[in-house]
Amino acid sequence: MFALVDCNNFYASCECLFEPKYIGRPLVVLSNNDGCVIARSQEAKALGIVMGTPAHLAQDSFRKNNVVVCSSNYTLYGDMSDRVMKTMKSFVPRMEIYSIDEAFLDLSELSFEDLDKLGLAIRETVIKNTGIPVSVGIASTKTLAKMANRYAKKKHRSSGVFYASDENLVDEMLGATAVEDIWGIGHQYALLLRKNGLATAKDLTRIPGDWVRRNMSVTGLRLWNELLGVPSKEWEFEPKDKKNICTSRSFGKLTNDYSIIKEAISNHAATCALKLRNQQTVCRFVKIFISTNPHKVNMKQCHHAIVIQCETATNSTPEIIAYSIKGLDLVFDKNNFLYMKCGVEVLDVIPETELQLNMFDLKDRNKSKKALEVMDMVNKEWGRGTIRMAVQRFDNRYRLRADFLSKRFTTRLDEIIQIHI
DNA sequence: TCTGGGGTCCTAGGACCC
DNA sequence: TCTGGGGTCCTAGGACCC
Repeated sequence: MFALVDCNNFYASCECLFEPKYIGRPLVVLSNNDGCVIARSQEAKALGIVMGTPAHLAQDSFRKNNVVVCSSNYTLYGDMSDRVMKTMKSFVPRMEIYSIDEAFLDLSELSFEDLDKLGLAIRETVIKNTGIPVSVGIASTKTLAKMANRYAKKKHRSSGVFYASDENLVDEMLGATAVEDIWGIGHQYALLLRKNGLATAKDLTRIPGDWVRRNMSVTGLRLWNELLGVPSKEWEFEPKDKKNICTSRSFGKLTNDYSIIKEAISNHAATCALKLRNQQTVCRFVKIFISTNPHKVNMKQCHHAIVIQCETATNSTPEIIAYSIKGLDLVFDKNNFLYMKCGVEVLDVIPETELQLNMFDLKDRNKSKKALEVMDMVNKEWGRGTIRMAVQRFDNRYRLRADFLSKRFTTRLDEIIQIHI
């Protein structure tokens, strides 16, 4: 048995926790750069505000409806997520964290008779410990548990728990779930299924598996099996090492200023290098890309990318920065484009231990490794960027907009919540 | 002024080898 | 008339997720 526990309107719930005056009001959280809506409170959903709405197009409607607008505060959400996960983990021997706001719990070895009650207990404890409301779906496969969770939110709002305990309940749920609401069915597959007269998850379970295999590849077939109650998605209790790591951001505004772009690229490269070191891996290739704003249809467009092979696989900040700048210099074109976004991606990531040394490599890698270890230690203790490469600068001139940022209530002493008595 | 950022997996098809 | 065939590796692109 699988339980999928999912925080309700997670980012919006986090914002309300520390500003009780927001409770009951429509609230939206915006993406990086205050670009578009990525989370909504229940009240905002009720107003019909859609995911992905560009903030600048919705400003009038926000004002008219007295909507609270927040920039995204990942420090706060990340810390709240840790707290929620810790509480959930206390109920089961094993748990798979699936995303910042949801986790699969392994119920297979529990002697708990009444899983409905377990679901309620999880919900109550999480809200008591963290203040975050969650919903619980319980079923025989991951895909069905996801669906049960969604069904709990829709049809069992007051309890917030749905346990698809027998065939009839599974059937009822499958019949009530539209194909586009199945986990793993996106826009394209939904269109295909609709075109073939399939409207609900139940319809999908009734067609032959080889049709599914032919039209939706092996991932589709796995999904089909899961709907039929045959577990086909494996547990991943330990997060796998990333195979590629990408860091990218939009600039605050369009630019063709080489020094600003170089600074941004250097910072993205440094972030990638740090992520590599955190999972004890190295990369063999570094890719940089730089692109214009595709929404500006009247401006000249480009999406330039270049992959550079490392002499020796590496996770060193200065080396990855150097490769990235080399790449940038090859594609940057000051005269023809105004750029909106750039990024660095490290490819072909392998464990540090598998590193093959290049016989022509003359660098003293042990020495630079020690220096990086010290740098990481200091940065962990004193905050990111305390020690950095000169090219990363200190003033962050490509800084993103975040005009409505809440405090980091739970991780910074100087931003802790204050109560006036 | 203003439209996110990060990932994964799978497949088709080209390049290349003998 | 007839223009090999089988295999691997790599990449681009499409699908999906939160």
